[in-house]
Amino acid sequence: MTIQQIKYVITIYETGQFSKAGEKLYVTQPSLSKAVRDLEDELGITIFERMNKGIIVTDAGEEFITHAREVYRQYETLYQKFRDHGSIKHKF
Amino acid sequence: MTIQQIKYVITIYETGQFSKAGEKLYVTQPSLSKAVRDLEDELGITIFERMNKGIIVTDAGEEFITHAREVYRQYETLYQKFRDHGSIKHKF
DNA sequence: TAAAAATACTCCATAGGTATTTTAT
DNA sequence: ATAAAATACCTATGGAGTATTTTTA
Repeated sequence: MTIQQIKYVITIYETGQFSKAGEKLYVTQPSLSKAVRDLEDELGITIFERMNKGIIVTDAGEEFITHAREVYRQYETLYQKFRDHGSIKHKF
Repeated sequence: MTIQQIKYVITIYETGQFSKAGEKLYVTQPSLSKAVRDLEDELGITIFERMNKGIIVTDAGEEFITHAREVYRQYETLYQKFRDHGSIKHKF
């Protein structure tokens, strides 16, 4: 479970679609698909039910995302506080 | 800045040495050395002053670690809550 | 002079891409 | 027929290791 996977899940949740999330994140849909599946396998839960158009968040997914958003928010606060405003890119 | 790098920094802080931290983390000292240097480069701060025997934490390092511990604690809480108790290993 | 960290490589696992197929309407 | 996700495959990056050098108390 990486911060990046958490960010991916949050963005998919917010956009309601893997492909829309991909546009926001500048990541292809298959890459998101694999990243989220890997996370679901690791945790042993299903976060999203994949539908023909978009997705439905499971109950476990809702609960996960609630906590994940808080972790991500804190992570971002830490990062923003210390990030170098020079050239090096944000690596998760 | 990954959760793994955060964990590495916390363990180095707690043990006072890269090599001791390596034993705890089951990671070699050179791997820790590079991981922490990469993080310091990314953030543009020095976290540890490397000494002949062990390390000294800088002021920026102290401040970073204070916040980092909180992020890590929350991350761990999330992970413990949802982790599969089956076979798949913890990936940061 | 011994310990701890840095440096220099090598290797491999995996994150991400492209192309394509599947699925459900 | 279309739009979205899954699958298959390939590639390249970087995370981790081993071996070695550097540093300074």
